[in-house]
Amino acid sequence: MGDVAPGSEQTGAPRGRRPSLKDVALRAGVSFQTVSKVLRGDGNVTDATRARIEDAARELDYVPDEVARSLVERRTRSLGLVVGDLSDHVVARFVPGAEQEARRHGHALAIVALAPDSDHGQRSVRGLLSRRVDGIVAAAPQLEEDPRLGELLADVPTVAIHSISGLDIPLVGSDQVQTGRKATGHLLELGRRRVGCVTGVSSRRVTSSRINGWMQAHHDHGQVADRRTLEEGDWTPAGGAAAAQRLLERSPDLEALFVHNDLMAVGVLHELHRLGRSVPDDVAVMGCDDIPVAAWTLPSLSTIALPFFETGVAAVRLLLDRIAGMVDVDARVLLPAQRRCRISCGCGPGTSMGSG
Amino acid sequence: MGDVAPGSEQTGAPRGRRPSLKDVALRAGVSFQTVSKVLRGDGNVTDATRARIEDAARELDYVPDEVARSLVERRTRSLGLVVGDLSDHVVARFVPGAEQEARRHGHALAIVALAPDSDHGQRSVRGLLSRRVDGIVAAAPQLEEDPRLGELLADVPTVAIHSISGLDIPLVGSDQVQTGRKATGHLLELGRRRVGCVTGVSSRRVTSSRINGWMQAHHDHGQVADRRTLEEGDWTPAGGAAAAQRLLERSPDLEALFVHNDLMAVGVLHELHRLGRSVPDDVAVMGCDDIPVAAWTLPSLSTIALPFFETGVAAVRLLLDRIAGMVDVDARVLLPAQRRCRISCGCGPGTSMGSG
DNA sequence: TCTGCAAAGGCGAACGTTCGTTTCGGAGAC
DNA sequence: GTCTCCGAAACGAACGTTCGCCTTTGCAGA
Repeated sequence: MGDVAPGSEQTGAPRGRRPSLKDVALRAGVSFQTVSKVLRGDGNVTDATRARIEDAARELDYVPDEVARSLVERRTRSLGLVVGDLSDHVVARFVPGAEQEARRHGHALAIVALAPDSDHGQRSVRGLLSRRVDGIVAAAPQLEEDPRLGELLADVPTVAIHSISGLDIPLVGSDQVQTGRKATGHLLELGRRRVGCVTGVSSRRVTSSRINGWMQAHHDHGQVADRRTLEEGDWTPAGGAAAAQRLLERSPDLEALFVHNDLMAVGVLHELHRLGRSVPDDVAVMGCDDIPVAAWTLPSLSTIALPFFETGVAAVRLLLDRIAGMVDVDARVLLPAQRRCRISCGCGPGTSMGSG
Repeated sequence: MGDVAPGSEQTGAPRGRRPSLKDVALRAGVSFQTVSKVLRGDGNVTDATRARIEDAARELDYVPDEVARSLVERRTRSLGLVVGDLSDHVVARFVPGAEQEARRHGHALAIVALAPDSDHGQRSVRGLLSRRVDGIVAAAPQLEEDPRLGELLADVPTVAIHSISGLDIPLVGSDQVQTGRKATGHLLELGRRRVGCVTGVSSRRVTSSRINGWMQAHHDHGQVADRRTLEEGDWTPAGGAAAAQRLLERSPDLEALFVHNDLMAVGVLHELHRLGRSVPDDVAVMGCDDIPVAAWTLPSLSTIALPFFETGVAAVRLLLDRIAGMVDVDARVLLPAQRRCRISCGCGPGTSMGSG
């Protein structure tokens, strides 16, 4: 235990600091700019020099400093992901796709949630901006409403999975009207007469879109939807159960329910069991999302599977295209949702019947 | 639409570039270093100068460049989160706590998954290192095994929620032996004689720990666990159902099951229903995790609730302390798990009976 | 022997900060 | 009236890169 600087054999292995281009250069006997060239595969150098530089870099375990590089290149190769609530399972299932695609393109993904601060999450977004992210993916329902957040995103490339107040940006997602229409239409085709609906929270656009789909499906079958068979939930099983209870109390003759997400649908199944209504014989149920347990509820839940992962991938891809100036603010990417029939809709033997 | 540079009234509003200290300085009539001082609240300046600088900064909408700051301060105020699989619900529920705590301390959180590349995710970690994150939180079971990944983390402050091959680092988590013991013990206390176990994947430490807890609980009750009533699952409902089927075929007299996570437990409930065994009368079931649907399965699932969110918070807090040099590599943070009784364990009227 | 040219690599500047030191100017002490 | 001291602000250097231009060297051809 003397006071020998650890790890400094030969030239250039620095103490307590990561090796820089200069350290590599010193060891290879060239200027640091030449090292830079070579390491980026760019330079006109002799094979001998190249070899010496590459050896030196390897020996020192040189890793380029992205921070310094970002400063001069004026891009960070990092993207921001602004979410409303990371605990929300829709958001949580969207993240892996976004991360994978960002990584595939050599970009880092900085995730930040909008804190319900005094400033309504402006700090969160400002943090991303000061870090000079190259672009932002927004998945925060708050942004549908709060114009101050929209303003912050005005001068950084942004894409979102929902519209943003006062901002024209590229959007990615699924056609939620079709989602509602597909689910409801399936129930009506099976001959269910009165199809009620447990909705998501009413302020969200996805909710009104799915309600529209529910109404359109009725129209498609020459019926008119009865808005009294509509009951608002809060996306949770408890909210779903409560909504189902209110709904069946008011309209005991309901033969089917379209529930705006699977989590609520689980609560709905629970409540129907409690009320002694058999699923699907008395009441058929269709959910939305296709959560991992959907195939294993009692009875197993028929649902519309939404392409969360693919949406994440598409969002990042669109953002990178947007940054490259290859797409315009009015770009729209719509990903298909798929009906997955199990038991709860009562359409058959419990096999997936596909369809689009 | 002439060729007037947009947004350049008065001095200093730059075109296509964000305003820098120099721009603010120009407008306020001081040197840019003085602006730096003032904006960090640090300087000895007259009120008049301060006011001019603050006005200029506000008018230009100046946002400090974290990249440049990082370069000179040699810290990025950003943390890396290395995960194995973001789709894993354990990981997904851990992220929000980590994000919240990082944000609370003004740090960005860069999330990266370990791709099953040719290089087994070394690229992912290297990317984080080249971005000079101040520290890394690891939540990737792969790291338990792969020594090459451990090496990469050797010279950056790291904490993890599991041990890492060949690396002494601070750890955060819950006592998984106690988890298994608590769940199994509860079933044994209720008089269930033979308590089987559907385990997680056997290579994971959490699995062996919970099996140990299962055995210890038997020992606590003067019994000896029968390893033939142990069956491996894969953390999914399908795997849980299959394991339960195998288990009951081999040992039809099982009166209870301890299942290593709730997701598998959902599959187990499904399978028990299919086999015509009533829960909890014929077979009692305890899960682990407390997923959102646990309270709404049929019957509702008794489980050991793990503090995922708090683990995320604690991990980041510990990492920041570690970076500050305030804790040592042998630091351990153990967070309590809580038993939540519902119907499936058969212990009572279905109210939460707490306990720790 | 000289000219010219290409290849190899050096060099200075810039990116936007922070930090430590220097300069300036005015007020107070002698 | 000169010297000292102190507060206010300017200044220079550094962080680790990239980029474009310049210099040096070596060699072919006249």
